[in-house]
Amino acid sequence: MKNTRNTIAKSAILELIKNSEVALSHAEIQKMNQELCDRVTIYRVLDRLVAEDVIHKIATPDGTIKYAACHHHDNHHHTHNHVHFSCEKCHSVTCLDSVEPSFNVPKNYLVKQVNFTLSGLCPDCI
Amino acid sequence: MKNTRNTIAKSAILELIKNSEVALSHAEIQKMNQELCDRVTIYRVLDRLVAEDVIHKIATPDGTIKYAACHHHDNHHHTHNHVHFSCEKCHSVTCLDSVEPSFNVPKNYLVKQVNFTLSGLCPDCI
DNA sequence: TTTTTAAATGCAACAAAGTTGCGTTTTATT
DNA sequence: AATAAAACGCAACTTTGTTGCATTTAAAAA
Ligand SMILES: [Mn+2]
Ligand SMILES: [Mn+2]
Ligand SMILES: [Zn+2]
Ligand SMILES: [Zn+2]
Repeated sequence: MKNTRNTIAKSAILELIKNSEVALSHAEIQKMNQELCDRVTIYRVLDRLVAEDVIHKIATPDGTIKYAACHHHDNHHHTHNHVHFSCEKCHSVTCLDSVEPSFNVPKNYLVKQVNFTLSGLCPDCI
Repeated sequence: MKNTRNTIAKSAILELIKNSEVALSHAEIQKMNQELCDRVTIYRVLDRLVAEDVIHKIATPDGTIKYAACHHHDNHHHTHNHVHFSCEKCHSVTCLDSVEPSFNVPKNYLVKQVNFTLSGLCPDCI
């Protein structure tokens, strides 16, 4: 992988994501960031953090992309095959690391990743 | 529900979606349609077809929204809780109606819909 | 069939989201 | 301290999605 550097913007954005209970979108990060760095830099930092496997992308049912910190259970390879919950009302997106769905892998398809999202009402909105 | 009408644009767009093996995005429909109707009309027709429960939306892992025809198994209520497959290479999105995942619904959450997407390589790209 | 009414459309204008190129700044190695 | 390239800001651009409004059109009513 290409050499990456630690910058103020990168650290700040990663902290925002790590400290957040819910996954954050680019727009949300931008609002929380305001004067820290340019809009474009946020896009580039997010891409870098994803490439470095420090955060992961979550596509919500309405097509919004959100970002959440990865929880490395062991030191080596980890997957993002856990379930996410997207609240219809407050639009929060949460990782449900404990929920592990089971399914039959269809023949003729090579499954590399799974992206499971439940939607409805979160505990705060129920 | 509000009265809806059958128009040339609506019929044509629905045919495109019904005849397609894979789910289609707004952009793809627009290209296939070219001179049939305005860009904005496509957005409005898609919204209408979703509201009428004739097609359903699928959010792909990269945030693109695609549309696929609903398969009503019985005459009455039906769900969209089946799995979708998104190909990394050709970006095709397919409904895998037969795959039925099982999982434990987390406490304190009210689950209304599930959106399960597998990604990797489709049979054509394997 | 003709009239009527509201749904649907096209168009223009706008807003939001994401991308690209490039000159400048900054990180981290030498 | 000097160096190299990663990262940045900024401007310009493309793509995607939304809104208002005058006009057209589908379908119900007369
Ligand atoms: Mn997650
Ligand atoms: Mn489907
Ligand atoms: Zn909520
Ligand atoms: Zn494919």
